[in-house]
Amino acid sequence: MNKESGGRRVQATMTSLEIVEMLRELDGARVTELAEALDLSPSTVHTHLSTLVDADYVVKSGDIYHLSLHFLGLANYVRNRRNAYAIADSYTDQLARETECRAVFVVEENGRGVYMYTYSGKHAVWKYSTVGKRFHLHQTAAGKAILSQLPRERVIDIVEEWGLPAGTENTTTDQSVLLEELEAVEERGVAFNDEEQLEGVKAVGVPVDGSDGRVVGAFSVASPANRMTEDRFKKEIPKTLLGVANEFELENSMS
Amino acid sequence: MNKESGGRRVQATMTSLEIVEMLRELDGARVTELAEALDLSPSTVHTHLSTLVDADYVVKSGDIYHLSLHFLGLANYVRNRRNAYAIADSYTDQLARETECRAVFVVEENGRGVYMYTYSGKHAVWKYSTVGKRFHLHQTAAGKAILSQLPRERVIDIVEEWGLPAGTENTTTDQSVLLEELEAVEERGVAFNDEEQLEGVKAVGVPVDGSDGRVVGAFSVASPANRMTEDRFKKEIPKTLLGVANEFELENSMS
DNA sequence: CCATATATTCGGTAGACCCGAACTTTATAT
DNA sequence: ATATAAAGTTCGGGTCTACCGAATATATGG
Repeated sequence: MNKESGGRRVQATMTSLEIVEMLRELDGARVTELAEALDLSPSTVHTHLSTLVDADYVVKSGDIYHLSLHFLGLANYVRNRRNAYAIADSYTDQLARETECRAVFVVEENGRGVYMYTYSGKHAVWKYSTVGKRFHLHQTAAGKAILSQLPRERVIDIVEEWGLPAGTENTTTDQSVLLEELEAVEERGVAFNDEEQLEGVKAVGVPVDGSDGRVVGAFSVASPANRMTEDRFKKEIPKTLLGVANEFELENSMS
Repeated sequence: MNKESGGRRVQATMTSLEIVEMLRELDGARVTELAEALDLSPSTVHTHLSTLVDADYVVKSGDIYHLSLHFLGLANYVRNRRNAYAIADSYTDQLARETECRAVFVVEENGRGVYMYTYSGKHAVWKYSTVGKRFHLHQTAAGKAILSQLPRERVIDIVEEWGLPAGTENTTTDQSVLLEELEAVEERGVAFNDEEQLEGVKAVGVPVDGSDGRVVGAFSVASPANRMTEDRFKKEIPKTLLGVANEFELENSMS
């Protein structure tokens, strides 16, 4: 009874949101383009666009329509909705600086991971490019860190909903193996990703809990495998991460 | 022919978007709450919410509905849509560190300013709280910096659309005075805000132009008036800002 | 200046949105 | 435990509207 269960939907809203997504995908578009891409009449698209422009979700320059900066405000809201999310930002940055690796803070939503903050140690090239992107929890260090803190029945629900697709040949694709791994993660307090999501990328993750004991998210630090010595991977980075997680939980508990 | 001109709108989309805005305003809500707040029947609200949940714009936990992290992805897209926006981030951060003040990067959309990045020099308290917020261009240093780079007829259009409301008794509320001021700003390359938006807050702003010569946005640095000496306000901060704007334009032109 | 393509407006109808009522579930109090 | 209430959810039906297609306006290039 999970996905798209029974009830009714508002067709017009779905159309408008499809236009929004298509505007992102096409990086701005004209009426006709959208009409063709979505198999709608231009007049229909035009009416939807006018509505979205009025509501400030879309801007029109010439005949090209683009998503507006209104989404910045909405994103800012969802990011700061929980105090824990707000303070995670600077810790992620700190992690990236200390380790000189890519550091991220991720949370779980609907059984999947979402990148909330991403910082790179050195050059800020693809600094923000993955913010908001979703990923499979079982493929990453941060994801497994989060899973380790969830009730096992919830983990099983998530596996049933999203499956255990492989990212590389190292990905854990068996449920019982995953569950055993999560026990180990819970024990250690640290999760590892040994080229399980992407070839050549290793990562370490730690969960962070709220004052109610429930997991809020996870930090992780990733690096190209060839720049990551075994000692750094298994000792040094985990230690840094656990330290930051502790600081975070302390600050978070004081509010 | 500007605001809500003639044409038709999609009523259902407007309703869905009102629900989205209301979810932000109420910081999450139940069906009945929304129905009362928007004067709709609970069944109608329920159908809209189901649609939004399916589309991943809203999440449901228990009987409470919240905006989802999907907006992070959309915001990330609009932020990185223009390369200039993407690289402005680290310069804003740098400004905040160098000046130990609050530094922001803003752009213009539909005749108003939008905060795109905001950093505080010291403690990260309300670090992100204004991202995405809109403001009147004539009341701020960054806003006037942007206006100074726009064709004067465009400025007049903007004034006609949004007026010149006062934020404090120092706000420029007369169009011809504003236009004169913009000439001075263009000459100097720097704009000042002498407690014109908020009592007790001074700021300095500089515009940044794209390689096509059109303004992309503006940086500004703000500080409590009593911590800002005349020399810092009129000399030191402007110099820092102009330097950063130059670096920015250089990097931006190489892509 | 004409030809072409696209944006926008507008009439009419098929169909969907909205309400209200019935039903289900969850919470509270006796 | 049971009753009572309140909220969430489903579903039928009527009205309104979202959609299309054609006509008109606007922009582009030959």
